[in-house]
Amino acid sequence: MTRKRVTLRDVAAAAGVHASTVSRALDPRTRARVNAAVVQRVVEISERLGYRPNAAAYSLRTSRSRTIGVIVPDIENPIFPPMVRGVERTLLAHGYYAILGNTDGDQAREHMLVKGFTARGIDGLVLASVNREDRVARDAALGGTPVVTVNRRLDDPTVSSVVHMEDSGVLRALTHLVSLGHRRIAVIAGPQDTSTGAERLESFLRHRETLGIADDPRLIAFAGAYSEGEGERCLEELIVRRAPFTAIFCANDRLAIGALAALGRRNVACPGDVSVVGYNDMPMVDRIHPPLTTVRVQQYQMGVEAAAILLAMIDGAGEARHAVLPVELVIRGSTRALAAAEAG
Amino acid sequence: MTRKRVTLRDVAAAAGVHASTVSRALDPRTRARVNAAVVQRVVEISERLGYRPNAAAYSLRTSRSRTIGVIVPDIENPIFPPMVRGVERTLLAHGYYAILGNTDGDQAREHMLVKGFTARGIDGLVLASVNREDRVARDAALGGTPVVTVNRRLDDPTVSSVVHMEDSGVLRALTHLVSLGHRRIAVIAGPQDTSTGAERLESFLRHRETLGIADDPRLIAFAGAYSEGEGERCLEELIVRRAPFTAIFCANDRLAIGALAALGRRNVACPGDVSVVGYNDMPMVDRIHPPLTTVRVQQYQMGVEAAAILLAMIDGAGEARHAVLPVELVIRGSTRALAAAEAG
DNA sequence: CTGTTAGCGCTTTCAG
DNA sequence: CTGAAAGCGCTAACAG
Repeated sequence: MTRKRVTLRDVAAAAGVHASTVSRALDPRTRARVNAAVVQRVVEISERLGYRPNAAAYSLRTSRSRTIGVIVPDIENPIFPPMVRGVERTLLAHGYYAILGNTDGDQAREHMLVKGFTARGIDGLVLASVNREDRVARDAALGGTPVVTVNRRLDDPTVSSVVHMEDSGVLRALTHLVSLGHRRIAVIAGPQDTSTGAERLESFLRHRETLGIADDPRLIAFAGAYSEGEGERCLEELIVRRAPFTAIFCANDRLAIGALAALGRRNVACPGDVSVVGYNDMPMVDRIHPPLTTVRVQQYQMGVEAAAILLAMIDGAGEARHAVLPVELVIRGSTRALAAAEAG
Repeated sequence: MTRKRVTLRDVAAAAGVHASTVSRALDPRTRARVNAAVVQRVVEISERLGYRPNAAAYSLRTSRSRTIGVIVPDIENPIFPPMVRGVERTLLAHGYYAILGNTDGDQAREHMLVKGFTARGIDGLVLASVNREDRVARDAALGGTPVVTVNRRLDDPTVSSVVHMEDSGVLRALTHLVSLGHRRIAVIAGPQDTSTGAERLESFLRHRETLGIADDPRLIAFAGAYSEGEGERCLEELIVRRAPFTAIFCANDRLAIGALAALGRRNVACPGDVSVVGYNDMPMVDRIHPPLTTVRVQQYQMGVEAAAILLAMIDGAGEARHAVLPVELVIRGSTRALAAAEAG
């Protein structure tokens, strides 16, 4: 039952040629150098015998594994599966496979994973949601492993990345709120050691004056993590400060969901009393109550681009590359126009 | 910069011993056979040199890769990430890595993936959501690859599986509805070529009489897939048939979400006019409107168990093993008691 | 165009 | 307890 694996040698013997000829005949890159008739016979026989090249031998010999490591903080966080899917599909189309790791946002764990992956000779690394100064990512890149970060980027432009046009997203969200009459807009900012957290806040601050948004430090709360729990906590913090606001701009959807939950608990109606905007348009936020107005990013496409960049780097494109994808605003039920009387 | 990888030989040379001694000293299983002092020196030097064993060489030599393939229909379907996470974490604790593939429910794709994974010498396979007769799974298992299916199982008990107590889940859901006064309960059944679809329907039919639920074939609709779209379609089908019902039992949450959407479009209130029960308790269904009453399954734990079974099989536990996990009912806002006047 | 040779880095007999 | 030797299956020079 456990029929022995058929090797190159077996095919060679059956075809009456040498193993190296079989190797050449089966590799599209070297096939041209072999007699066409031989190629045909070899291909046929290898198929009949059910020959499957041994990846370990290939890898040992060439020190390429056709495997790339994909590291996310937590695949259970709904923003990652589409990205992973984009990576996986693109990779597969090129004969590469994805090996997956979760860090739980822990750098030590990330370090271990990268070490483990490197030991098994991965050809490259896709790192989702690194921090702005991510030693692990930097070291891997410095060590010669092709690396591309996705969703966020390092401050160091040496490492390839795929991210979104943060400024454009923030501007759209704010313009929307302002057009609805909101001026006292609170912000739940993301962790400032992440590129997204820092850039989104920076954009808010930059556009605040231009758009006529109230400049009040009491309206800015800082989340320590992109979690529902932090969203709730920040909302409480904003309320305790007693600076009135009619809308909240959240640095991501999970913070927004937390804020919504806390609002509900305090019997503050959304969008009746306060409008809420999220960021990411992660799955299901169109089905929650109220359906969330948010900035849509291209999770899947990010994965596709990341894989493409990685593949190019593996094929020797030395330079780091950076892709920046456009975003769009998705208006749903969590934002509404201020009645004239309410306008402040 | 691209410092050459340090090999066993390098460590051996530095330690003044033979490579095979280093190999023995570094392997916990054979370490006992080496002089303690030598072990210590070797370990120390290998650490100082930053020695990382070459996985390809190990794999070529032993034909074990410490890698297992995890195949899901679509990682973007929210029920899979927790399961994948459970597998990954358990595997990692044992020095194994997970390589991920998506099939989109396509058997041909599944076949390709399994072939690809097998070629790279995976030590085992976790297959999520196979059909009852899944050739690919059967063939892989027959071919000697340790296989465990998760979430669903084959009709063939030869292949290990981790599933839930379907009958218990269905009974809880129905008992809940009946206790609320519902007797005319419609069913949106899952695909019957899946174990979950078939078993949940079978349980419904079995308990229907005992519980005093109306026996009316017009109240059963069959979904062709576990998708929101099919949920919507089935709901329309049920309505068109003009057989009244006060509650709907859906074979999974996505069908329920679709049903909810279709209900909303027709201005039928849930739970006001009709109660809805889902199945799985997938992430976010507690935040939708109305929060979904559903049967909670242990996605994460399934992954953990699957990995454990697989590891045991790899270590030579010949027999197939089957784990069946308990479920619980989570009552939320989508179900409510029938007023006495409404009771049919 | 094809065969020969060597060796990737590791584990595992087999001697000693 | 340790060294020597062989070889897993493959590719990449190098001859011919």
